[in-house]
Amino acid sequence: MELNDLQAQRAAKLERLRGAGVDPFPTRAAPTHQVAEVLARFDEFAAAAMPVTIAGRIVGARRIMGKIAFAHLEDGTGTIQLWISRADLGEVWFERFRDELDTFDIVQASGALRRTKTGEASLFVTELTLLAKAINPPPEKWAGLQDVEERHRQRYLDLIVNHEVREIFRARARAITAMRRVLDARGFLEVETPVLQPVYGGAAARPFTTYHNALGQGLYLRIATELYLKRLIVGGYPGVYEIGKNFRNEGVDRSHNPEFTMMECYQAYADYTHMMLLVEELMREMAVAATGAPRTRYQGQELDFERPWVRMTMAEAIVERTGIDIREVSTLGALREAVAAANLKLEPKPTWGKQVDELFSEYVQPHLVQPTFILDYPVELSPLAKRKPDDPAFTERFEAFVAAMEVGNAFTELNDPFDQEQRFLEQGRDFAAGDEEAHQMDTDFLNALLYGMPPTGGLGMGIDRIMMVLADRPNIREVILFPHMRKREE
RNA sequence: GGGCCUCUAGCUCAACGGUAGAGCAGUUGACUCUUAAUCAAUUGGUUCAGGGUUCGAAUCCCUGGGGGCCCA
Repeated sequence: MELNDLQAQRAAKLERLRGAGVDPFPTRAAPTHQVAEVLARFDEFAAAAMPVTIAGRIVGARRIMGKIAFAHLEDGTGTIQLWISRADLGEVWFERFRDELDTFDIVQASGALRRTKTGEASLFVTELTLLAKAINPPPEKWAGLQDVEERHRQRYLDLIVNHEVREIFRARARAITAMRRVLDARGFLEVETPVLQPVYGGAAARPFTTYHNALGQGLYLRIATELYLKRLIVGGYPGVYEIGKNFRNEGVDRSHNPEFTMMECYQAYADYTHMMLLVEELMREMAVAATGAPRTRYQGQELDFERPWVRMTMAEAIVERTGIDIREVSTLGALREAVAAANLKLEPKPTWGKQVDELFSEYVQPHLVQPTFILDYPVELSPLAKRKPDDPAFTERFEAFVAAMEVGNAFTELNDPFDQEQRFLEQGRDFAAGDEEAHQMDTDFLNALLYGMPPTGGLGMGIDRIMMVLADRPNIREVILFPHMRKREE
């Protein structure tokens, strides 16, 4: 390891401590309390002269003034001031604190609780030991660590110094716990399905590929859990869900990370209208768990997660924003003429369905700030969703939008194996025509459907994007602990 | 994939064609109630990398790399 000057100074201190018989990385710690508890019961403990031992990181500057010194110790539950005097601690450890310990070192401190002259709750230290020497120095005392790249590459440091970042991931955990609580209460069974899949499916995306050496077999990292979860509905579970990582071999931007966390759930004998109710309940409970309230702010706009959400069909939404009725222009040519006649700027797409999707994304989605369901997508865009009984060109599918981001996607699941086979074949033609996101044929999934899958409602929700909204962060990297970063030259 | 911006000490930032600097951190010293402690002194640089222009480049140009924003 090559050490810079500041690291070398700290390493030299470490060696001096070793030379004096002090283990800079002892095996065990023995705190009796956490800082949060000490602070919560400070006056009680102080009155009882309760001996307290805490363990944590020295943060902020050490303030050394001759024969006494001050420092702050932080243990992940809170921060408390240490009052250190030569008289109480003894000459040897007082001088070690002054000469060999640094900000960021991890220590254990014992003593009694008292307030200082200025009233600050403090631990008056009678015993101090080193638990782990920090060789890396802290960033700037007030500005802290600002550089976004360094914050993400060294998330550990980001978490040490930026406590609001710690809170984001606590809120994330609370939201996911709330999600599980809702699903468990409704009788869904939490399951785990393969990440390594011989056939990928369940979404329109390009996969990562890998290889199993012993089997001599190529495999894909899953892009969705859908087709395995539906096999479990065939298997007889009335409801299943999975929360886990999906992997999509696509670009990285502020709302896309190549690996991301998705919840998918499937409920037998339900349809997409049930899934809308479920989304409303899940989002409300997640908002409350993460932020404390069902109304939150995202980038200056208030979002209201109380039901009911706005519902409109995709066709209605597009008419409202563009004047074009996709139910009446049902060929690619007619649609393009209508777009041209309406003077709309739109990138040309190869199929009617993709063109509709483009029109929607460009002219409708940016307006979907308040929680909104968009219903009834074209069948071309929805190879796993059941057709509408009264309009087979469209499917019983909705997407959930919040803050102009898609956060959920749900269908009444296609359970007709013959229709499903035809959809796969159409996808195969699209793939041959150059659509790299087209669905693969999955004969084992078709075999499962041939045993009969009950009418089923299914739902997927993107947890990272939901957390962007709930944590009020416009970049997905701020809500993923270790976001994907390009490898840096060594 | 395209456009724009950006990369300087451990960190936060100056210097914008003419001696690479400040603050914080660090180091040395003083100091028994500080809390952005104070006071005095002080160390620290492959200016992302490589090439070019120039008497002279952190600065201008080119290529490459990392990051950010916008667009696709």
